[in-house]
Amino acid sequence: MIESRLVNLPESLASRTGYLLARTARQLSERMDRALEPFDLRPRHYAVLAVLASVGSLSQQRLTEILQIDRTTMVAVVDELEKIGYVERRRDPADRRAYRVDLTPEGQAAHGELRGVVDATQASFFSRLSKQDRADLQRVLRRFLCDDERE
Amino acid sequence: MIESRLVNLPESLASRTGYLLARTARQLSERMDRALEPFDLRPRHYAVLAVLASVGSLSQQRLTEILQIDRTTMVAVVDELEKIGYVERRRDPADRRAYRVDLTPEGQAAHGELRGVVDATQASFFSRLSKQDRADLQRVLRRFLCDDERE
DNA sequence: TATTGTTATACTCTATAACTATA
DNA sequence: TATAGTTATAGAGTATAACAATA
Repeated sequence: MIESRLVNLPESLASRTGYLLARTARQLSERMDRALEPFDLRPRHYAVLAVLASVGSLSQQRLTEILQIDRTTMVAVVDELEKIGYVERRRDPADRRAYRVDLTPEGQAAHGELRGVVDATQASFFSRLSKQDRADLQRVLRRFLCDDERE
Repeated sequence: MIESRLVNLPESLASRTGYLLARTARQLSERMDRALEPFDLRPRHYAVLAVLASVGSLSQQRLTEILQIDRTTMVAVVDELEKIGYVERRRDPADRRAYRVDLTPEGQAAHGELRGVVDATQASFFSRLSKQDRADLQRVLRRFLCDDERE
């Protein structure tokens, strides 16, 4: 499926917040994929860089918990980031089963550039909304995901 | 990956509306999958039933346009709905290349029951939000997807 | 020539199971 | 026994290409 010009969504779907959410998320995902394609990365690679940049070195296990990515998938993501020199694995001296995954200087620089791309893509994607609507969306989603320990 | 108790999302991700959107959509998708599992259906099957119930008989081509599902995927979805007797294909006399896909009486009954399941699942999923927040989310997403003809 | 529906196929994503090394 | 990381593998999901029937 290519793209997404909005065809007259029937009321039975337009009135379902869940359907709107799924559909919006899918459009955004396609946009982000395209925006990161020139860098041969996917959004999940950027997410790992962003977490490491803000939290510091972490085990793969901690990364899977924070990002909700399966550990077998995380192996591949870290492999790919390591191969292009953006992260490095070092054995944790305190627990030699685990790695400490950390950004390299190249990874820090890449994160800075990619952050610009990701932010610009997101801004462009949501630009059709008013400032107030964007703020509402951010507030509601954040409250939904963060003010809560349920399930 | 199993589930999703929210682990202290770093600010660098919590402040990105796009990331929050993607993550929320993924949680909802898992919930909907589980809710429809007892019926051996996926959300896309429900979406087809809902569109047919509200719009009436449509060609597969029109269904793909409305739901943004690839036409090769739509073949399988309609196959499965036809096999369990919820829809039927009839050649369109006005264009014999196309089918008219329509709900059977069994499909109409199933749609009614499934609508209850889907609505209850969605209500439960969003129940942690205030009424106002739910209304804001619905309003913003709908405006985003529907008040617009861009891309 | 273009379009609807179909099949075959390939590619990605993700999850499961089993392994290793450490704890 | 349990956990961190890994590998192999299998199952979905989705996309591409090619085809038949029809326009």
